[in-house]
Amino acid sequence: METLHEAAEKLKLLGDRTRLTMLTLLKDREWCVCEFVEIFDMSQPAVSQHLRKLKSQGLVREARRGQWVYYSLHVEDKPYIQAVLDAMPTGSQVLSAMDKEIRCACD
Amino acid sequence: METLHEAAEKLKLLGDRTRLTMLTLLKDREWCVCEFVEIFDMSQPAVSQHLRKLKSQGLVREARRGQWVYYSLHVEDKPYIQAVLDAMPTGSQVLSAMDKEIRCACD
DNA sequence: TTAGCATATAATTGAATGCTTATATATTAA
DNA sequence: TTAATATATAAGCATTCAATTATATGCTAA
Repeated sequence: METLHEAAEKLKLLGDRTRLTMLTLLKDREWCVCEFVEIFDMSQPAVSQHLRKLKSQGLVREARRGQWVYYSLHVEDKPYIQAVLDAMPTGSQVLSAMDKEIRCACD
Repeated sequence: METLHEAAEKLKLLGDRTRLTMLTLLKDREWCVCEFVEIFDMSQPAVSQHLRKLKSQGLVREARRGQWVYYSLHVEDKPYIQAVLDAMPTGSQVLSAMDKEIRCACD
């Protein structure tokens, strides 16, 4: 059983607007780093660092394909994280609210 | 519908070991401030400030009775917070792990 | 009213956090 | 090999945050 301390570490990651948005988008499909860079108004290293934190707590998985790195949600074994994400808006709702163009070569 | 930003604000509160423990204990019953002061290894103002944050996001409710102030959980209208707390250990598990004496005049 | 206890608020401080820019690494293609 | 693109890491900085001590407020009882 996970300790409260460990749970708090994971929840802390959800307590950031950017990371919560990333996880919400990841409900729909995997995303390439370069797509996130286009969507979020922040530098590529900032995006990369958020993803690293999510990976360090096992909330996402990373898969390199060619020069691109794709991240996918990995919360099947974390029911309460799943419950939180289920309660968030859909990925497309979030995306349309952001009103960003995504044009990467990654797809 | 709550925005991702608002949800992140609430989740940030859960992302702290002390506050997550407080909320977990509050699943069982209401607690007096003085009890929390005895349980947690921190000053009374620190406890008070954590409770104020939880109250500011509507996660707990406050009730003064005499010179004591009691806090109770208020998450019936926040299903994903409820889901998180349901996944945490029971209040008595947490309490016995803490191995603290509580002897306040508040009960 | 005064003293004593419980709680809240204010001010301060050190640590953690989220960003930035600069640089390193990895992959692809010429 | 070299250049270009994608991503990660390092270093630095500003802000946030969780604690502390000191003080204010609120209630009870003498």
